[in-house]
Amino acid sequence: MNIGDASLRSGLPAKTIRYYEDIGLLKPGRAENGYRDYSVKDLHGLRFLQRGRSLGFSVDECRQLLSLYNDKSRESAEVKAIAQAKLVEIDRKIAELVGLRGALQHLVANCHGDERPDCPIIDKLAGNPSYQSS
Amino acid sequence: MNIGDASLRSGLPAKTIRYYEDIGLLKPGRAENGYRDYSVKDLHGLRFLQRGRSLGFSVDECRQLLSLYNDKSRESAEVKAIAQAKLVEIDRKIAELVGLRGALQHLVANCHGDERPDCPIIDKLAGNPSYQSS
DNA sequence: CGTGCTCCTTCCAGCGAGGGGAAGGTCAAG
DNA sequence: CTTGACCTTCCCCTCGCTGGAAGGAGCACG
Repeated sequence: MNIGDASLRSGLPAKTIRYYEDIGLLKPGRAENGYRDYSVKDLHGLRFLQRGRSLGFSVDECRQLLSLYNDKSRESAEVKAIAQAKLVEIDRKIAELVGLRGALQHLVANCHGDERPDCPIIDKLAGNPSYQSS
Repeated sequence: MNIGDASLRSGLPAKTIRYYEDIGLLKPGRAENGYRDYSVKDLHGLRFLQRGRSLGFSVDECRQLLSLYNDKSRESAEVKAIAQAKLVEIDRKIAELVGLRGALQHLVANCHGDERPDCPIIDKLAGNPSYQSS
């Protein structure tokens, strides 16, 4: 499929998709007319990249995760190590998002009137119980 | 406290903290010697920024979320609207992270031997049940 | 007191990750 | 065969930092 379709289906701007090719992240085939030609597998990679980036993973982290799937020559133990390290990080991100959600819900729940409270909600946003000197 | 302490306590590089001041995100006071002086409240803001950025929110989104707390003159309804929009986005991020975690766990679980499966795990990473023409 | 050493300041430069838009080729429809 | 939508490359711009230089401030040690 052409880059326009790939863009629609992946949620990534065409510009970004071309950029990912430039930096060697995901190289599509080319049609005879020179147009980029994205396979279904390419599309899966693009969707993954869209998600990974929007979740705060760097391009290099995404590259690593993509290669877990793509690089057949990789050692099994290495795959496991990388994946498990990412699992830890993902759990941390989930916990932080849950905390953030709770704080925002609290904010919404407590500003039903015309004045919202002056409570230190940012403490919760920051996951910060209280200030203590180190 | 000085910028070095603020950096340690917030997890943000001092460079980044100065940058946030440059763009008007978080302005600390100044000591008599010209050094930046971060209050406890400033520190909470910095911690929030560290989290928000690492979770994939843009600097402008973080600015908006910070202002929910800081800007006392803001309309209550506006606060609510912004917070609720962010709640939707946060839930989406959480769901995506949970999906990603499941896929990685599957990968780890299925490569205990020397060969891991060639299953299209990237489909799950991409949240992609199957290819269907639009 | 000076001499380090560490921390702080500003400023300027560069990089990573794209985005805008020009100049031109391709394709399908009318 | 023209028109419009799509594609190509190329270059420059922006955002969000990051590194390093050049110099001031603070604190210890002789």
